[in-house]
Amino acid sequence: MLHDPAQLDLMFQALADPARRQMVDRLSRGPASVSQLAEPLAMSLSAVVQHLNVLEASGLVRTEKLGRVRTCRIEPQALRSAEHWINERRLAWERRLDRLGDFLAETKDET
Amino acid sequence: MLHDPAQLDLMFQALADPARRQMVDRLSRGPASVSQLAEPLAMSLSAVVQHLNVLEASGLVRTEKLGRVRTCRIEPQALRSAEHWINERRLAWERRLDRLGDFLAETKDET
DNA sequence: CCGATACTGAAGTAATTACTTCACTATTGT
DNA sequence: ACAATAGTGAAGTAATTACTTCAGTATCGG
Repeated sequence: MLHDPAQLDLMFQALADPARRQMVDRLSRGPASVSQLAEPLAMSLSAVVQHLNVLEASGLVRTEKLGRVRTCRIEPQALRSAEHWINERRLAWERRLDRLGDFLAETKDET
Repeated sequence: MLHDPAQLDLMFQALADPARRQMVDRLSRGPASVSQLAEPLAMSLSAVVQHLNVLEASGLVRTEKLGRVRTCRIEPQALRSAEHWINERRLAWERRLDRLGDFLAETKDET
């Protein structure tokens, strides 16, 4: 379920918005309430809650409500799987280049 | 210019679409022409070209036209910087957890 | 030169997104 | 009890997105 393409879709979609990345950035420095997340952002609380719902639906952020404050924290596993998707593709490309380099070096030797 | 926030924005935006990720995936296995990229996708060539333009504007893909075929290839540096953004946030969170763990362990010792 | 191939570009459209405001429901502190 | 705080939910709207079709333009192969 970690590399579920639908989940990956939601995660990259979630990361596509600068406000949401700013929220993730804030959360990477520790848990925060909704208002704390909202504070540096030039938009209504309501808008922030909507962004937060996107982040939560993507699995990148987990939240928990105690009394009237909702505390948000990062889900590192989810970040890891987005990271992993990119990494796999990049490595595939780079391995390919290496093999190509080897091949060219070999055929050069043979001349 | 590699960690330019505007560029990062374009990259995550580009990766947010499943068709575009499929194109990146294909390119990770080697260069391809526009038609080759289009072949597995259930959409018009025109739509593929539009996606390709998004990918190119984001810096994730570089293309080069020879004669009538446009050859597309991945730009690993760009992939690396998206990867890096995620990685930094995840590590910040995990280091924080470690320090918290150390702190809790220490205060336990002191009781 | 001529038909097929490989795109390219413009226009239009339906769906989605990123907000807004406003009205509302808990909780908490005094 | 009451005011302030913290967040929720529903509309509404403007902009953007992901396509479509159609009408091109080069280039290539014979």
